[in-house]
Amino acid sequence: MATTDSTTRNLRRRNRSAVLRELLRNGETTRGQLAGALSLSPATVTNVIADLMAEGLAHETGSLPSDGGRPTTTLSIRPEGAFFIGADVGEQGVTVEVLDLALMQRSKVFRDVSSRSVGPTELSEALYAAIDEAVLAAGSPANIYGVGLGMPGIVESSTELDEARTITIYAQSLNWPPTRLDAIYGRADIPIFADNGAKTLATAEAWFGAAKDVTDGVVALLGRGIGLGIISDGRLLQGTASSAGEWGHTKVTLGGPLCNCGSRGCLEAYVGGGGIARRWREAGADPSANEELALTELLAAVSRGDAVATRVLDESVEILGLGLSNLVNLMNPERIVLGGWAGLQLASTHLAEIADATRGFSLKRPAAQFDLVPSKIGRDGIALGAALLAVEKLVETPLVKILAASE
Amino acid sequence: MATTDSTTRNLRRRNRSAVLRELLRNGETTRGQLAGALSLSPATVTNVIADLMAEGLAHETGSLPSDGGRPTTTLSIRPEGAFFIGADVGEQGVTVEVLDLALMQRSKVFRDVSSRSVGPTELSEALYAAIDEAVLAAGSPANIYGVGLGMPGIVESSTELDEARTITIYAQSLNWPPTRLDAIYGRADIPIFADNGAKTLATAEAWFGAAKDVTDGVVALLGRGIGLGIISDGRLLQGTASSAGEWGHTKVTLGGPLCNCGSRGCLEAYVGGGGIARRWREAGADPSANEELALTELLAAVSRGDAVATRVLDESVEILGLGLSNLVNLMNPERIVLGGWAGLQLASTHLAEIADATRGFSLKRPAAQFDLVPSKIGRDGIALGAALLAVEKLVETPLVKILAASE
DNA sequence: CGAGTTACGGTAAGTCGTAAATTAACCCTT
DNA sequence: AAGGGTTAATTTACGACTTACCGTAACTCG
Repeated sequence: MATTDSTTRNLRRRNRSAVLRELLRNGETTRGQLAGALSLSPATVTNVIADLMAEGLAHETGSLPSDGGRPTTTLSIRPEGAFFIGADVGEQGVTVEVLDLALMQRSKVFRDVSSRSVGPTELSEALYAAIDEAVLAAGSPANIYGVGLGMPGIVESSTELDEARTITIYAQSLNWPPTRLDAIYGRADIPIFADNGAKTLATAEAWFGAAKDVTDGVVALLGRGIGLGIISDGRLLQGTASSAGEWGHTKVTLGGPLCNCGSRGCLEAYVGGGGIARRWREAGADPSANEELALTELLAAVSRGDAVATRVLDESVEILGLGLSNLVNLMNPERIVLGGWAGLQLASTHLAEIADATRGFSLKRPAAQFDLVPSKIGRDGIALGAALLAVEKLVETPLVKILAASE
Repeated sequence: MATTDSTTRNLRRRNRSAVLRELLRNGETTRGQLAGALSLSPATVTNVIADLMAEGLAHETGSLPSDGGRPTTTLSIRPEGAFFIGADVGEQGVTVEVLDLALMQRSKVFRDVSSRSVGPTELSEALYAAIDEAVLAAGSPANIYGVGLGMPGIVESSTELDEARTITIYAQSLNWPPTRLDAIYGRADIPIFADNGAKTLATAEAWFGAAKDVTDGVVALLGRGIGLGIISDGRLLQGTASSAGEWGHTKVTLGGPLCNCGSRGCLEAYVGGGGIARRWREAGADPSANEELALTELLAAVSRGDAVATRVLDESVEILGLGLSNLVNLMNPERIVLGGWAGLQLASTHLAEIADATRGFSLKRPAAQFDLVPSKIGRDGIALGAALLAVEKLVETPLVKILAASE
């Protein structure tokens, strides 16, 4: 089946990856801590750290006070050791961020793509412009190690026999034809990565956010549409063509309203931000055309005691709970993270109700084993997670071959 | 987070595991093939094979004809190198199999547990008796390396802080209270393992059956109830308390008939073997009390053109397709395997219809990427997969510490 | 029967990780 | 202010593994 990877060569690379990943996730630490956390010997950590310092990715930042004894020197990522670009291709436009290796935001640019039916060409132009602007604002660093895109829809990654990795985007919600990633953005000097936005959000939450240290969890992205990233055994599920996690068009009922995917009874048609607004409108209300605002208005009406709004919300909570319960039974997660603008709004006012509904539909054992929390990273999560695609590449592959300088 | 495992010590163990696993899965091979398949050097393979031969797990069985040159010696598992017991705790009774290391069945015993509401104590007695009988029939081998149980319901495996692994069974369908595994079967000399039966079936299908070489797939077990094993990235999903895969009580519709889990709209209530029979009965028919026979009768009636039966079946196909489509969207499998007595019956007559229904409810891309096939292993799969739990343990941990005989 | 061919096993070299010993850096006491 | 105590980090020594290379075994073909 798979290859073994158990060669002495790969040992060093794997240890480098483990140490670097730990450094990125935990900020400042010490050699001793690393050795303990990764159950490596101090000597190995010293060696790997030396490599990383030679690569310019880490440095010693200071020392901890000691009461007798050599003080522990603290280690950190060298922020300017590498830069990454993350882009969130969203409903209203493109958000581009430049991050340094410490994963701090160096610049951020939003570019409106006004028309709802923006095509690949327009997006491509906006993306090039936004990236140029963001890079400039970040001080035009030379060592940009990759660009990551968080896209709506299915992002298929197929590795052909000739090893050329092709990424194709099937953005149904944008009415795009299948589009190759390199048609949107491609530069010879910088590798480009892409994944579905919900999955990049899940990656970000798993690195720093509400899903940190969670080995089995799901991150739901409720915006106009619905997305999902599933973390199982510490890894993001990909599936055979990396389209795993398409939760929005799973069915919560036989029949039901027509969804724009062409099917009926899709979860997204009920409890996506768009679906909630539509259902409130059909119940006789007249909310803002802006769906995010509409949800705010709905929640305000509910808190005023408005009966119609309450019914629409209760129904939403019930259906969302049903959808989540299916995930609870199937995945047995320890945590469910609710993100996206709709998810955050709902979580801020009705988190407990959603959790109760979910538990009500779930089997008892798994129902008792998860908790439901709001996203911790917020709206920059999609772009941040997209940038992490490039970071993970750097973590896995040492770019600089270290030479023994002495002798 | 996790430890790294990247020590030189573990290298040998990992290579041993890889080679042994490959041997088990592929039957007879040669050193060269192993080296190629696992991308290990010939020397490494030679060393590992020498270890395995010293452990009594492998041996040279012959040689291939060569057209000039030293003939390739063929290697095989030594069947009597180890024995394993697998048990299928099913609806009507307990099936116990004894397997040798070549994973050939050496004996098989079925023990009726007539009453439907059999408790842990009765089951335990039946299990002890059946195992004793099966071991005797297999020639009472001394080197039995483990007993695996495929159980209905949730099998929770929790590793406590003191490393004592506790397995608890929540068999709702048997109306059991939470039961600790060691209360059912426990012998000091033989380790005991357990998992949900659908998951052990999935393991068996992944090793030899319809899911061999499938890295992302789902194996559905349709019997009286419904179970599922999800294979993702080559691994069986477990979840935080190893109850992942509980598909039977995911909801296919809001409301719907009451399920014996206490909830409404569960998939199992519609298209479990029991659910289908019940729905046919409610439509006015009078099938056998034996649900397996009832399904056969239903399918016969459909082939005769019986309108009521056809409606019940069409509905079943539709709902099963809907349930499967949710898995297709979520997991993006390359293959769906249909097993269990109900699954096999349905597959034998209506496989294409089920596939069509599933594709109809799924998103277009993932719909085009899976195929639907019947289980290849058949009814012994649950017990076989259960035995594999013990086999995997042997694969992972070399029991014999090899000593350098010379010097 | 000998030459050619192929597979396997052994040997030497290089690499990596661990453990132990050593050095480095600092505090505290006298 | 000097020396002992203490802890962190590095160096050294060693063992284990993989790899590359070479020799040998075993068989076929001419």
